[in-house]
Amino acid sequence: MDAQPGRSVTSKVLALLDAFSPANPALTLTELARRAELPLPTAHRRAAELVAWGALERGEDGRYRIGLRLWEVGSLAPRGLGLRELALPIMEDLYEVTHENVQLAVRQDLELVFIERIAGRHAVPVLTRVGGRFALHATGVGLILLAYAPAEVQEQVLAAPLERYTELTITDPRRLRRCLAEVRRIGYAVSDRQVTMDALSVAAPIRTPDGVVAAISLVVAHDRADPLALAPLVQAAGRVLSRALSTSYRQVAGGAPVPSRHETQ
Amino acid sequence: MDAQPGRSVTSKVLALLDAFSPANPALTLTELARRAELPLPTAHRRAAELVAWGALERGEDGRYRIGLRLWEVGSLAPRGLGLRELALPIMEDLYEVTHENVQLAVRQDLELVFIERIAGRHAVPVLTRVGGRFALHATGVGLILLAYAPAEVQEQVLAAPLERYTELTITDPRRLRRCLAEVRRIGYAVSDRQVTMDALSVAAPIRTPDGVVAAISLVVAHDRADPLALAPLVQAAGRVLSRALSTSYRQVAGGAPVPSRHETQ
DNA sequence: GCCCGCCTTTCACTCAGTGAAAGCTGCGGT
DNA sequence: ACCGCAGCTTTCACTGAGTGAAAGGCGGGC
Repeated sequence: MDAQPGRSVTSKVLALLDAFSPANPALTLTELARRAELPLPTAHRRAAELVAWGALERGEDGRYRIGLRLWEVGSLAPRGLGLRELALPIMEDLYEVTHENVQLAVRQDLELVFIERIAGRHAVPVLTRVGGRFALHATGVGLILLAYAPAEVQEQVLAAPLERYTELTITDPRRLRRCLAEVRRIGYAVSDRQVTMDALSVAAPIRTPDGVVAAISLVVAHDRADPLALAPLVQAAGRVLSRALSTSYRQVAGGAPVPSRHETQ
Repeated sequence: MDAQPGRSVTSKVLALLDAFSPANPALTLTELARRAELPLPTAHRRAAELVAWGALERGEDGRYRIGLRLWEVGSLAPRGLGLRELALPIMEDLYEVTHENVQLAVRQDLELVFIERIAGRHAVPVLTRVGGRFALHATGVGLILLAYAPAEVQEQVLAAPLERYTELTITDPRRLRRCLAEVRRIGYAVSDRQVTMDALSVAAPIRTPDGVVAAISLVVAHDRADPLALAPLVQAAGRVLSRALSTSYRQVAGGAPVPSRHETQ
């Protein structure tokens, strides 16, 4: 055992799961082993156990995929499907009123994760995927989640290079800091063409006694957008959801997971 | 090591995940250890690793919950969110036409798992949960999935006692066998008050070249139901989805040459 | 046929994992 | 304040589950 002495079996199992991504949802054993940085026989044995349990499935082509059993267990995540179940009716109301894209996201470490999305058929196309990640500094939901995140999270984001998506993306830490202060002051966030040049989003926080745990937003075509008119709608939806969460949903009251180190991802 | 000699570390990690259920989405360490049948220190150590990775989260109350990271990975399951993404527009169409509950399910072992549900506000209440399981022999989707399941699956279900939910639930194996033959003959399934005494469901299969991989259904109040009128609608939705699935399935599952970007993400 | 890439199995070694036991920590009762 | 208890965390010496190099299939292209 000289490859990675000190590496636990559990970490290897988790590395196998980590090997899958939206871009690569199906992997051969060799790909799996390479991505998990494991010797092939090791990957083979651990993967076989995962298949036996249902965490992975193996197709007739020999490729491994994430198994339904893992999806089932994952659906028990309070911040995942649990949050979605509560939010969906409210999101649908918002959609009925506006017929625009509605998005729901939470923060995970230094990024955001989309929990649900209602994509209006006639609304501007959005490239987000449920279960997908995105940077915190560009989208409306991201600005909300960042503005109300613990100070150390903000510092870590501000310290790292801010990726540019369009010419309007805020990449200057000082400007971003002022922007976040403004978000906190007015209680909603506007991201105007900071992700794509055709879209604008307006987002509001969702609060529990523990603080801001999620964000909801509308994404609209920038040329027919009126942020000042949309903001009250989104904020109202955020408040309704905040109340629903606080009363019936203590379970989200997990400690805010603060990344001590960004080692796992 | 005398407790369970021969038990792999991986199986212990998976047992920890298995300990969670819709009824128990938050567990203390002691509960977790008991449910996973692990000594407390062992559960403690494995759980700590799972928390570090994000598979579990630990609240301020000390309880463990399924973590968002696991939900993210689970969302990559082709038969989970992948299927849902394809099915949702079609399910919405079916809802628009009928304003009744629409359900989508797949078979997992000897039970079914609900992948998605559109619950009409004015429709009859359904007690199903996305990510939840149910027996195969009672619901409309269950009868479809069972009717087209491999023979050995059918035999196992027929051999076990069939749980009774209402006085109309089919619990006689011979009657169930005839019912399944009828389902295969007509190409759709009707479950009339076999789960609750107020509801009836009509279901149709979703096929790929590999066979029936999912089922879609409408659940309506039994007293305003007309199965013969609903069946063509549900079957049409099933066929549309079958076609959508067959084309995209080849890209994900098959070895078909797709514009290949062998890039590591 | 022969090679090549990919998957599976074997085998002897060893360190990651183990659990009993001891040590915390916080809380409710008196 | 003190005790007792329940739940959590850490320690420590032992050991078998896990290991990877190597060898053995297997199939498909040339």
